[in-house]
Amino acid sequence: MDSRKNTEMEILRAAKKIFIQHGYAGARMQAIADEAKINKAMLHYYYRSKDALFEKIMDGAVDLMSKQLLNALSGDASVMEKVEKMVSNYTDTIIKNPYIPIFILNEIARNQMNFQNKLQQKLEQNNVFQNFLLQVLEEQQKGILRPISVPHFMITIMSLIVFPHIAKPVFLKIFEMTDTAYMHMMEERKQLVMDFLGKSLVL
Amino acid sequence: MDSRKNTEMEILRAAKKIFIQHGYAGARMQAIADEAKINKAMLHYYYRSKDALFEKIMDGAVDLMSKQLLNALSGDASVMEKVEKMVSNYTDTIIKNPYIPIFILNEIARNQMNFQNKLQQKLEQNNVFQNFLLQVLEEQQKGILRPISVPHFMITIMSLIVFPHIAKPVFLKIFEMTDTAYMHMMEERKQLVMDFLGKSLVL
DNA sequence: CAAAAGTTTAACCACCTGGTCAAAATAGTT
DNA sequence: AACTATTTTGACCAGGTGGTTAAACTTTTG
Repeated sequence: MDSRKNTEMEILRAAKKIFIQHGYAGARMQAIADEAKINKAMLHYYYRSKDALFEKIMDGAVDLMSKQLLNALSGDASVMEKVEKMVSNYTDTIIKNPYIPIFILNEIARNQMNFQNKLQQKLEQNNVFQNFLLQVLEEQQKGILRPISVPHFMITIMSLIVFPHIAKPVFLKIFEMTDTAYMHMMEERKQLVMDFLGKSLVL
Repeated sequence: MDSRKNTEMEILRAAKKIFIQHGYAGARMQAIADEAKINKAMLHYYYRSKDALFEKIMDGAVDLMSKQLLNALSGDASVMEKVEKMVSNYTDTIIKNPYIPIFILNEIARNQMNFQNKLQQKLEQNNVFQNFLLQVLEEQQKGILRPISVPHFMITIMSLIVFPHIAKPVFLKIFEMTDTAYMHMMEERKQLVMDFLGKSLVL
């Protein structure tokens, strides 16, 4: 029983690694099996198909990211306090799980409808996200936040959080940085992004 | 002679479409041939291999983007004037060529070293980019710009420009927008981003 | 301990893939 | 019109791919 769990987890770890490197279409079941040090037929025994395996990992990513989002945005804090929590949570989560942005973007390209449905589903499980959007509007009406359309508001925040991770190899090269220095900069960025947003979004 | 050019271009158009939809590994030469309404062997006659075809398109993307960048950043204008030009140029270019961010990100995942080398090569063809980075430092020392590290400075700007295009399907769903409305918002964003950057980066 | 249940294996499969190649077709030149 | 050059075609290829299957092996159960 314990051994089964270990085998399942090992397959997931290996699959995640290979899918990250090669994308869904480029990932080979044999390569995943090799990485997990198992026989390829076992992939099908445990996860039935390549697609099922990928979906499992994808579900994990969407789950984790939406949880972080909803966790940050729920409760009675002010909008900017929630945004700060969101910046911090997302940055930490991505640093610990660097595969996630890449996965999500590949999935967007590969199977847009599927991803959209997954995401929508997660956001609709409760009213947290909708309430947050309404709260943004409310604080704009109260003169706390600048009257920027809500999509612009959210897109700006997400841009600043996520893109630096996605484009990491580009920036590593352009600025001739080490991986360590870049990750250090991502930590700094938590504060920097809040500073930026404070100046840009708050009246 | 004219006919040869047309066939080449038609193959490129078709290949771009299929590579966008499916990525490098998922794209099928037969599908490209079908899209171009030609015999599959012709792909090899004109472009020799799948890889060569992909590289051709990739080179075009890197070329176009680096040209836009260098064009915006060259000359005697102030940093923020150059940034404004960059925001505008990049936004227009991506709107006209929406495949580019997706391509570049796929290439980063697929073949990071190759991409980095291509980019480095383009940026090193002249001193424009380096001069711009020095100019940022200079204006910071003069008290015109806030003293933010140059990588943070550039990452912030690129994040605001590029990410909204990459994550378009996500935002389309979250905010239940039409494609047209989103593209309209991207136009608005030129001015909005400059507004944000003005508030945050300028003293 | 034997039987049942669960896991792993290696061989196999139909189909797909990027690419090859010689012949046919078309275009260009004299 | 004949010849040459270029383009297009369709058949073919070796190797790869995700998946299947029955047998062997291991673990669990009573």
